[in-house]
Amino acid sequence: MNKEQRRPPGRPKVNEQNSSTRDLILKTALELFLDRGFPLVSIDNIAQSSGVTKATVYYYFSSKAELFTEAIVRMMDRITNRIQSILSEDLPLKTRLLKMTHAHLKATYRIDLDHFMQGAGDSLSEQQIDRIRLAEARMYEAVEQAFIEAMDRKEIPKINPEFATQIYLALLKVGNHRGKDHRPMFSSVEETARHIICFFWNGLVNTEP
Amino acid sequence: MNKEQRRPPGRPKVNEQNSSTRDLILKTALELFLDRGFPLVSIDNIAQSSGVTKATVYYYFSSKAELFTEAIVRMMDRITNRIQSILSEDLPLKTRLLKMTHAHLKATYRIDLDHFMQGAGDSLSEQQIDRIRLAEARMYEAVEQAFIEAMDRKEIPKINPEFATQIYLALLKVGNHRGKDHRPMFSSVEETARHIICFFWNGLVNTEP
Amino acid sequence: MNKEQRRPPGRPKVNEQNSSTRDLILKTALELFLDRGFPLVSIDNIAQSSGVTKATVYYYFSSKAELFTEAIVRMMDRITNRIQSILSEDLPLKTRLLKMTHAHLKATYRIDLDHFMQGAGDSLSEQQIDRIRLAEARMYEAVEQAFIEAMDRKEIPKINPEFATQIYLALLKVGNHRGKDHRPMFSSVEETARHIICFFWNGLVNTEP
Amino acid sequence: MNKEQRRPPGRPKVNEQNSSTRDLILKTALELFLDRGFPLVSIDNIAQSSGVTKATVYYYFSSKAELFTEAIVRMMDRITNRIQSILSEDLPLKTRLLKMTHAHLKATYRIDLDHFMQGAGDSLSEQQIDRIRLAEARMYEAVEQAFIEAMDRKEIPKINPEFATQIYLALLKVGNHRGKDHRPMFSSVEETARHIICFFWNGLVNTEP
DNA sequence: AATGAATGAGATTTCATTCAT
DNA sequence: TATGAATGAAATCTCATTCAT
Repeated sequence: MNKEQRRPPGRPKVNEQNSSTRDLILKTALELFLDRGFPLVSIDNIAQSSGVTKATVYYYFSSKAELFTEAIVRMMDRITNRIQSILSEDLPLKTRLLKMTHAHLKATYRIDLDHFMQGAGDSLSEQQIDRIRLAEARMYEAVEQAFIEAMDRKEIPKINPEFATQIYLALLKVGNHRGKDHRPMFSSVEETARHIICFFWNGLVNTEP
Repeated sequence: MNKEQRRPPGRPKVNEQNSSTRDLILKTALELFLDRGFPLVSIDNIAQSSGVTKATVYYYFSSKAELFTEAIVRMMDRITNRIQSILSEDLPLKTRLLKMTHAHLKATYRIDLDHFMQGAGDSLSEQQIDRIRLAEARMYEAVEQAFIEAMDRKEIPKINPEFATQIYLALLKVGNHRGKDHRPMFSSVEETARHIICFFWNGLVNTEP
Repeated sequence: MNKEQRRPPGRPKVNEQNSSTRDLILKTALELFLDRGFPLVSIDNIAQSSGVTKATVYYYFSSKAELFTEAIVRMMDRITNRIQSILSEDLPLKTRLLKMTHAHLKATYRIDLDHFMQGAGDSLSEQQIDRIRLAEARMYEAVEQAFIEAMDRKEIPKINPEFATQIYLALLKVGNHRGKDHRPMFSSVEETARHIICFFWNGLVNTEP
Repeated sequence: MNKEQRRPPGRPKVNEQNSSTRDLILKTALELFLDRGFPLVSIDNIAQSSGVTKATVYYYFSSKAELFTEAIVRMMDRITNRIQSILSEDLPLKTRLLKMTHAHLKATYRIDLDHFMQGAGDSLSEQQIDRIRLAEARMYEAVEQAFIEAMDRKEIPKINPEFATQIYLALLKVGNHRGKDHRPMFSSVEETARHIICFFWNGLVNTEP
């Protein structure tokens, strides 16, 4: 009767600290995976960059594939959130796309999906691939939905929304292109975004294949 | 290990016989590299798929990086030739682009340049990277040149030709996109090409960023 | 990871509660060790099967070797008790052996001593090995003693009692043999026991090498 | 026309040398596996004991499981041959068994089949297990056949031959038993063999369960 | 021209063990 | 009493590369 307030047994989850190590590993891993691709990142690389040992990585993640999956899905979910947040503002579609393009060009991450899936495929389980594909689909849908609504509101003409989405994403990547001398094509991120959206919008509104 | 090489009928030309093994290896290697990317293709894979031994591969190519470089540069040169051949015909630019798009969508190879450079970078020497970058640049220039000439001929308005080229190549890739159910977005290669060029052309001719 | 421990009804006796976890671990460990042998059982396996964490196992046992030793010695002691109980009954030796054989064939545990010592040896300290060897010897002696007494009583002719014991134990193991189709050699445990004892008894009583 | 005698291309298989390395590894591996059991022998152990590198072991055997299988099956086949050779002599069964027992007790290898299968099971493929089981069955059959023929010739009474075989093999193992002081039970191999066969023969000929 | 043998370095993964709480 | 976090050492396996023939 006197044990009113029992402390849970065991070492308390040092909540911040705890999630810190796991998150640190995830963060480091994501950077490396994005930079070099799945096969060229070793667990040792991740561990060293995170300042822990290999075994610690395996304490948190059961395999390299699992760590990869978790890192990628997390990133995609974050991107999806950002996309949804921008696209749900009460502004003309063109303005929202411009904002989004602008935001994307400044971010470090790239949406080169198959880019790093290349090389990982063989190592991932069906289930892991599914998890990634699902996160990928959510990203796409966030954009696709914006086009569908804009069509409903007659803001743009009817067009295959999947096509529009893929085109838009492809153009986004162009923004990061560097020429032979490694210099960007336009002088500022703003200008690049404007050119891309201008090009995209023209293609979108004048449709008669 | 299984040497299923069928010898062509007739007396073999000695020097072609000679180059035959080398070419066979190059061809096999290219396929594998395109399919899986540099790090996931082992010399053993290439040797086995070619029906020779690892040591034979090393007889012809001094390293994996060298073999990779040679294979990629060769492919790019072939593509460059094809591009130039199509683009140098005496037809309106839009028609030539349509033909080229059509041809590209039917070909097996993809121009996902960075795609497989990803993962190879660390292993290639500066010189090898340069050779590839040069071949890549030649490919781009073939397209870029067409835009420049079209601008000179006032067929299209003035625009950053590098930008136009990258946009065009990005749109090309969209043609190969498959949705969740792994089906293409349009019912035929022809229709896909038409949509892409239509979109591209609209963006191209109405330019006021 | 899944803590499916159901608490028994009623107020738990504190000191039994105490020994409960320890015993649970010992019991689980024994099963696993018998099943897979020392090297193929990990502390994690034991912990998980017991519904506790690795650290808890280490709270009760200072090392894997110690846990192994304790589990094995316990089992042997239990077997020794059972043997002594059967062999000390007031019946002809042959009858007692038959009963014991019968009991052994129905029990799950096996007396394949070296069987699991194999693989453990390197990891055990001298002292731990001694403890096990001692328990093993006690088991043997229980049987050996029965032979010695039977010889004293002229129930069987003079014979090296150690030899007789080992022969008997070897024959016991034959009872568990399964043929190619995984079926036993005789239709019932009773029949198997009878065959074994018959064979053994014949060898025992007609001795003139 | 002048190439009457063409030497095969490539480095010739240095026939003895070649098979020497492979055989050396097999031989070393067998010793270690018999001594410590599958899980406690590392490829490094085998490589070092063979005076080659780990990679060389993998050059000849695709996996630890494969090496194990090959080594065990080889040994069993050798034993089978020896058994058949002894048992097919034109002598009374008892004499032949005595010879065989004698030979077995002097040999280093033991027929503790399940002994090392224990611990290997999880790592072997179905196919590999089958190969071993088959070799094991061949060994048993060689003995079983001798009993069947002896029964046909009325040399011994009718008895379940599988039972007889397993009993015999079990008794063989007893011959290797060492007591607490690590000394054998009898003073010489000959005497041990005589005791075992005497015991076995008595059990065999007086059968009425 | 082509090969079989051999290797060193490094990849992923497992596991007994420690320690602060 | 029981635990979550972390680790060092070792195990299995891969692969680009060399070399004598």
